Amino acid sequence: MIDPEPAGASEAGGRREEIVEIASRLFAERSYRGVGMRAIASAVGVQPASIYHHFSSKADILDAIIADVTERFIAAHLYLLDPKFVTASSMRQLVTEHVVYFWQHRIAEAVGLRELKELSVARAEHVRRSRRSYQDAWICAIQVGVSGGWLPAQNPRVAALALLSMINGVNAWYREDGPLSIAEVAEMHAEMAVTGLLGRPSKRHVDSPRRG
Amino acid sequence: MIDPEPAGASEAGGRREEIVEIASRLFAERSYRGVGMRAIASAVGVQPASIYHHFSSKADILDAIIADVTERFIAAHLYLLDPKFVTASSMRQLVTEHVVYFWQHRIAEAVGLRELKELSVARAEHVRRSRRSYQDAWICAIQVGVSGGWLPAQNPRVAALALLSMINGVNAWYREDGPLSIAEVAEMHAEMAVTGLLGRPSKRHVDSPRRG
DNA sequence: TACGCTAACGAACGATCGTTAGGCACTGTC
DNA sequence: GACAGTGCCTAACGATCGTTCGTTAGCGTA
Repeated sequence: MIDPEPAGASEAGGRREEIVEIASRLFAERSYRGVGMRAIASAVGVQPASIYHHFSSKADILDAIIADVTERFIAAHLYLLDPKFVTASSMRQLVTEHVVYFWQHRIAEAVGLRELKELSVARAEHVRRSRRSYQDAWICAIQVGVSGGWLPAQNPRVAALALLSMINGVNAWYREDGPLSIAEVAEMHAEMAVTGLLGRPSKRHVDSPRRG
Repeated sequence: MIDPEPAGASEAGGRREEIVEIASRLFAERSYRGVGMRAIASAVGVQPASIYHHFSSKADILDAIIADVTERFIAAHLYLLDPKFVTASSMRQLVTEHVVYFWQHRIAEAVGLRELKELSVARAEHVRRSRRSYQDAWICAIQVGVSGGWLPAQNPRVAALALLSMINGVNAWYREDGPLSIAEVAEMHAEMAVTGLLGRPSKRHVDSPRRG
């Protein structure tokens, strides 16, 4: 209640968004179970009971955090993998936008990744289904590329999952105070993914040192 | 070393190992904070108080789980990245063994990744330092390859971290009942990593669709 | 027989958990 | 000026948390 905002108003809408934002930061730092309602309340500057005027339960806050951060990106970008139109260029573009988007939403993404099991079963399943459709779209798109002869990937499924691991992993190590902007890192990953990871003829067993 | 027992005796060595094994499974499934001492005790078939004869605290169990699963692998394999002797072959071998080892120890690895912050500060720092040395060894090795002309990676640091994300991500999607053995997946990743991801001349911006 | 050790027990400790009940101050509407 | 709604409060609920207590049964050794 610092500023009921006649004009300017740094926080739009109010408490609910504030709680979501603060709780997501706390959950990302100390995990969902590691943060109590009292901790959230005191970080917001409010009594624990007051939170229940905005959310019906603690899990409801988690719902609001995870809600559609991931799904929104997927829904908005699946078209780039459409089997009928997918190209190396559209793949590169998707990788780039994926990396940038996931970094921009890194807090919610981290919570969504780590605390998926704490979500209500229905919503967790919904998120999982959404991710699965994204995965499948990648696999299918790579398969198209292989069939079309312009992607020499050896195993489309393994390649897709490796690619997704690679670009989802950026958030785990990237730091903004380093020498590279996230956009640069994103473009490097697009290059590594499409030209390198997927775009290499699979001359197998040339000199690979078989393990005993 | 599975069974030093003279006869019968279904459990080798004893309770301590049994508790570690059961607790790590529970922690991996429901998280460290999501599993109480009572749940561990009842899974072991013992009263909660009895666990304190084997461990001084709950965090002590976590210590025993994470202990040196990761570090043992790193310490045993760093030689493969020795700047003086590293080759594409040794890199391929390391990727393969990394994937297989991490899958075989997937439960402890999952707990170690997810619950690192729950560890005592000293031990957490030790684990982090160990991982960091592995990372740095990869970066350095790739740099050697680039200088030597046999690895055309664009940015050694980014490439190394992308590579590690890729191979660390396998555990998140691989399932044993699929069509591929973990060894096959491991070798595919070795191929993708060394031949594809790292081994591609960096013709940049050929036709990449710059984002607005 | 007496001692010490290990491994386990049932019961309880204080703290913290998510949540709820009931009330107070303010706001805009009729 | 009465009324409903909103936002927040204090206080407390029952449950569960990690942990500690005192005790005991069994075993090997002096």
